[in-house]
Amino acid sequence: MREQILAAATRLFAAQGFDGTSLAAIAQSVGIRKPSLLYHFKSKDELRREVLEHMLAHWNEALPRLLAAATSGQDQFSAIVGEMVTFFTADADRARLVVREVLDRPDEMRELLESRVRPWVELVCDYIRKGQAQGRLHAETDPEAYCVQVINLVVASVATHDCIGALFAGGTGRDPARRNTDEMLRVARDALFTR
Amino acid sequence: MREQILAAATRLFAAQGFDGTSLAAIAQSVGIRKPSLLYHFKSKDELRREVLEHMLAHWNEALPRLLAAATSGQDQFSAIVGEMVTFFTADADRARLVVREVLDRPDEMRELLESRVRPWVELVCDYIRKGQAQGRLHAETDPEAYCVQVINLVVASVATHDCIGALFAGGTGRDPARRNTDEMLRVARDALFTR
DNA sequence: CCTACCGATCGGTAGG
DNA sequence: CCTACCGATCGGTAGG
Repeated sequence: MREQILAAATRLFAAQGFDGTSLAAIAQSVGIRKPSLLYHFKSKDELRREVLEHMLAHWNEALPRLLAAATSGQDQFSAIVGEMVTFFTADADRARLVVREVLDRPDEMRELLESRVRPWVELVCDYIRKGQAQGRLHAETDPEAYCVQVINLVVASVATHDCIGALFAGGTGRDPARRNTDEMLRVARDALFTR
Repeated sequence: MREQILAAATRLFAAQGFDGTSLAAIAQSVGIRKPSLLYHFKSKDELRREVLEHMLAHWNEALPRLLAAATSGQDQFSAIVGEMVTFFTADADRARLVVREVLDRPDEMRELLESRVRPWVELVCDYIRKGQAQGRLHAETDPEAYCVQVINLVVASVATHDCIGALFAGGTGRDPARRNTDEMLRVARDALFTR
């Protein structure tokens, strides 16, 4: 039951925001009453923190694959960005939650990004600097800033997924989401690799 | 007074979200009471729509510059993206509001994007296709999807401005926001132009 | 522009 | 896991 509540809260927080979601709505969507929910989670804010922690646990599961991708033989780039895309597209609520938390609680999110994302960014930056020294990667790339761009791109693409189709011409073409993902990978790649 | 209310509502909606901002808080920040605010705006939702319209009015003011940039002699690219960056960095609340509305009311935002942004995107796409025919721009670029990436990048960079510094190493270097903007322009440029 | 007030809903508690 | 209930706050109205 605790996990059903977590799942429902994740879905509703992602769709409607923390302030836009009442405890009664979460309870109803799992078939119980509000006081029963508060037996499993002491307060609404604790439920929010647990939702975040649950997502970070999945992030920690994905990290080994991410690091393996960063140190493997070749095409590390596609592997790393591919793992990021996989992580967020596997559950678009993850991207929406991150964006909402960044907007609603920037200070709290800064600390989380520093402790859970920045170490991995620095690893990728080391890889980029080595590639630059070898001439494989553009010398003018700012490694940290480049990583921020790619993260922005992946998270924003998934979070705004429902809206981006509005900027494409009539529905005769390929799946807009697929086109968008492909172009995102191309943009990130062409901005990094020399030719 | 009406404009003071609009300004306060814009700031608070951007910072705390629509559901996270009470009418009393908006009224207090301009030194009046809630019923007085409801004399100027019939309902909270009307106030929200007016805040959006106010931002779109500024967008319409910026469009001529954007279109002029798109059809000028050379370096159209830097001019267009520069105008977009100018528009959103001139008031970061614009980017935050757009992101919040996309998350909170995707259907409403789809219509807005179709009517107010897509025509301009199609113009830029025409420019890209001509450049591709001339060999100046990468043939493999998907014009519509590329525009979506650039918009995502600009809006997300400004909206998450307070948090991205957390992913940079210690404060010895240049201004993170400046580094981020420069890299964003470089990424967008290198993904478009042949060399 | 105000005071006074409305019903509804909020997060949370008591007690079983 | 429930019913019953709490004070606080919500958006909005009456009336001046």
